[in-house]
Amino acid sequence: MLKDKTSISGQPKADTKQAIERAALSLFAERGYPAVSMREIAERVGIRQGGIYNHFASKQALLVQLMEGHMRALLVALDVSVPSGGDPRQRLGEFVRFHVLYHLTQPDDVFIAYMELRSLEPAGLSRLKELRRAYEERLRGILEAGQRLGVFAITDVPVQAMGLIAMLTGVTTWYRDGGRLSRDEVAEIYVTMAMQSLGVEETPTM
Amino acid sequence: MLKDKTSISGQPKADTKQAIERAALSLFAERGYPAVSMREIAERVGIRQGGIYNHFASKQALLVQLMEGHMRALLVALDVSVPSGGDPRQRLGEFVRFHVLYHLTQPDDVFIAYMELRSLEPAGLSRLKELRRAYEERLRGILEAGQRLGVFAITDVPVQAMGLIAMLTGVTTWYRDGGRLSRDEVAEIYVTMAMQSLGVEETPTM
Amino acid sequence: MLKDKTSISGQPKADTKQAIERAALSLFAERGYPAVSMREIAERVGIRQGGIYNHFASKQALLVQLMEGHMRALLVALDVSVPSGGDPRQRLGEFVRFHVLYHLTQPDDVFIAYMELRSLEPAGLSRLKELRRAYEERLRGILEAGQRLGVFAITDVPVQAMGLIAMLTGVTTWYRDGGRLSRDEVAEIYVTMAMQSLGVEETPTM
Amino acid sequence: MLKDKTSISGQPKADTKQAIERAALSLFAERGYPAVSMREIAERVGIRQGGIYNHFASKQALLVQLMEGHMRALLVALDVSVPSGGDPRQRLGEFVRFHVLYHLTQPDDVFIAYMELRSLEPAGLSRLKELRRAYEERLRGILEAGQRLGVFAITDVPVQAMGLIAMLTGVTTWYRDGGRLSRDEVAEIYVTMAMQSLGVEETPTM
DNA sequence: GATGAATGAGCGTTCATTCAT
DNA sequence: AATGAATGAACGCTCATTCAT
Repeated sequence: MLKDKTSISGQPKADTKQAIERAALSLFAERGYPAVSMREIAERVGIRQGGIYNHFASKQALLVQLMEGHMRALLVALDVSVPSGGDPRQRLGEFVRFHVLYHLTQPDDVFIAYMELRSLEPAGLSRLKELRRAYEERLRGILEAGQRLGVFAITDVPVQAMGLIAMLTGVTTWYRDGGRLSRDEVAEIYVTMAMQSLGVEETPTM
Repeated sequence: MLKDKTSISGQPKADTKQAIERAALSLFAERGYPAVSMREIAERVGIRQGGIYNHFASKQALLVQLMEGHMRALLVALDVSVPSGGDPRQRLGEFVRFHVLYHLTQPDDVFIAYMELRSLEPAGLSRLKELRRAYEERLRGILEAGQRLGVFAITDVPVQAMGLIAMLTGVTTWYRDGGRLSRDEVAEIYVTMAMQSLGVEETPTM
Repeated sequence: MLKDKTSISGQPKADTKQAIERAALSLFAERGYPAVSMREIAERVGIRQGGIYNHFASKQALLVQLMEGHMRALLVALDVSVPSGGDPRQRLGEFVRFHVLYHLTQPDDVFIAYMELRSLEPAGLSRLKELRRAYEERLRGILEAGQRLGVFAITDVPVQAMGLIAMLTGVTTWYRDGGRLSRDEVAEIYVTMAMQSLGVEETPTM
Repeated sequence: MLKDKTSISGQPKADTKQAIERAALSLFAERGYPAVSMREIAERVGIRQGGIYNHFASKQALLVQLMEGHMRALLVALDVSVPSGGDPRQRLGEFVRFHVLYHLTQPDDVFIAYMELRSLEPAGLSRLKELRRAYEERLRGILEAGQRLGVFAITDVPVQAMGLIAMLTGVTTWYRDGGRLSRDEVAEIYVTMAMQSLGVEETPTM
């Protein structure tokens, strides 16, 4: 089974649809969904305005596709990077590392998924909220497990979870590649901050 | 003869300009600057579209006024709530409390000031960036003081400052009045989280 | 009887009305009536938009006042410069000199009176057309007199009259003060051209 | 298979772009560029306002296209009607006839090209001025040739050229088809006037 | 006489979308 | 699949005008 649309003849089919998604992703992230026109997206792809409608039913459908695609990929990647079970401290470290690095790797997807919820019409909105909830649930699960085992000092799990996610996500607002710190160094700083915020003093060896 | 239009009853004359600012503030915060039309703002104020231009030269000027006004007020309020000098741990607590409560009190101003930077044209942008920098500088000053005195365990002051601000600001993304926790309780939770993230175990009595 | 509005106290009253006329005249001439806004006129005068309406009932009334005032002044000046009676060749020379010099002296009035007829609403238009006709009639009278006396070679008086006026008026499209020729020199060139176009070879001494 | 959209019947497909140009031409000529709205142009064409922008980038671009198109066509037609070389008196006659008849045939193009220079933004203005200069240059060439040969009595070639053009162009301000004189008769009157104004008494047989 | 604020209409332009080709 | 042309609605903004102060 072939992953892409390469035909047997080996002639690669112009994958306009993906090009549209890439263009829209970067433009939406940069300037926001309402500020981006279909014409701009088309121009970046190298087609005309109307051509987009051969691939997406509407601008809204394009947004939903981007957000839903991102969230599903994020959940899959999370489940790979942070398998269930094991020491909550280790799992928290993995979660923090995953979250920070994923956010630094795919900042556009992440930013859109958080910011453009308000641009969603009701149908798409409820699907997206559910996916976001599922992601946050993974962190709440880790915090609860650590609380049950007495390894985390947590005043309030839901608040702490939201606070942690906000803190971690904030990395995207200031980190720039090529600066003083590498992505991995930043991730480790955030791991330390997260651990400290939960009162963890020594992380078990991994 | 009174200079301003305040009548003897103290009832100020209908101040259209302020009403426009209030309407624009809430609409921009809710749906974003590009998604809000001058017509909508005018409608909410109860005037016609063109009337706005008696008070603001352009939609952009209105945005700049909102953002700059907010940032200047924020800096003044910060200097009142967190005077310079004193124990850095105490000042950090004051900063966190101030930041969280201010953000919960004026969530719209705060949100716009962070989110709509991308909607600013160059002239306004540079003024706003300077104001933001000045605010962040206050926190960096506290962290550096604590680091010098050895009361904070800080890997990297600028990163820690940005991480803290992002964490604190994140409170606006989930807190809703009337929920399980009061604003003050949430502020104290954030103070504790911030202290822990800096390795502070006991706060000095204030 | 005092000509201006200087009061007995000697305090000169700000003659806003005339200032408005002057500003409107130059702006209408430069860019055309529809392209000029009441705000621009007011700005040039140093008052606010609404202030104009203390002096003129409407933008249209302002235009009519300018055009009618100009045409009446033009007719008066013509009758002074080119009195009736006398040799048609001499009177033609006087007419040409008057027309060219008046057009070079008051190019804005002249231009508006010809160009902005189309901006007039019916009431003003018929009054202005009558005034224009009266002016052209003066030239036709001269041409007819010369034709009767056999001193002008004219194929068709009305055509010749319109052609002459168009030729003379055209001086405004190219003449600039400070150039190679003085106004008087240009006027004499036009006199010669006009004479030649009527087959006059020697002008009687004046 | 045919390259263009001309069907076998020869009936060309409804050419909206040309229809827009025609509508704009007549409206601009009638009321002036600033007084005409895109809505009016579209209405006359039978499309909606926005549809114009499929053919012209802006109202200004539409004006430039009209003016530039006219001037280029005028120059081509002139070079056909008045070939270089030959007796300057004959060429002058041809020029006058051409100018008058072209102006009576295409009065709208002509009027716009002279009147709406002030509505042009700088880029278009300089292109148009160059085209106008090229046209006037043709007449100056004829006058200079006649002056050199001693067949024209000219005080000043540039002034005479501008004066002649103004006189000839003025025909559009009064001539109406169906009046007492045919276009050709009017043209011959202007030829005679032009010749007389240059002191030419007998035109060589052509 | 002048102002500041308002209005209703209209401006040039752009928008997302449709559809015959 | 893509285009060119169209649409109807909306955009930010300016217009001439009015009027209470």
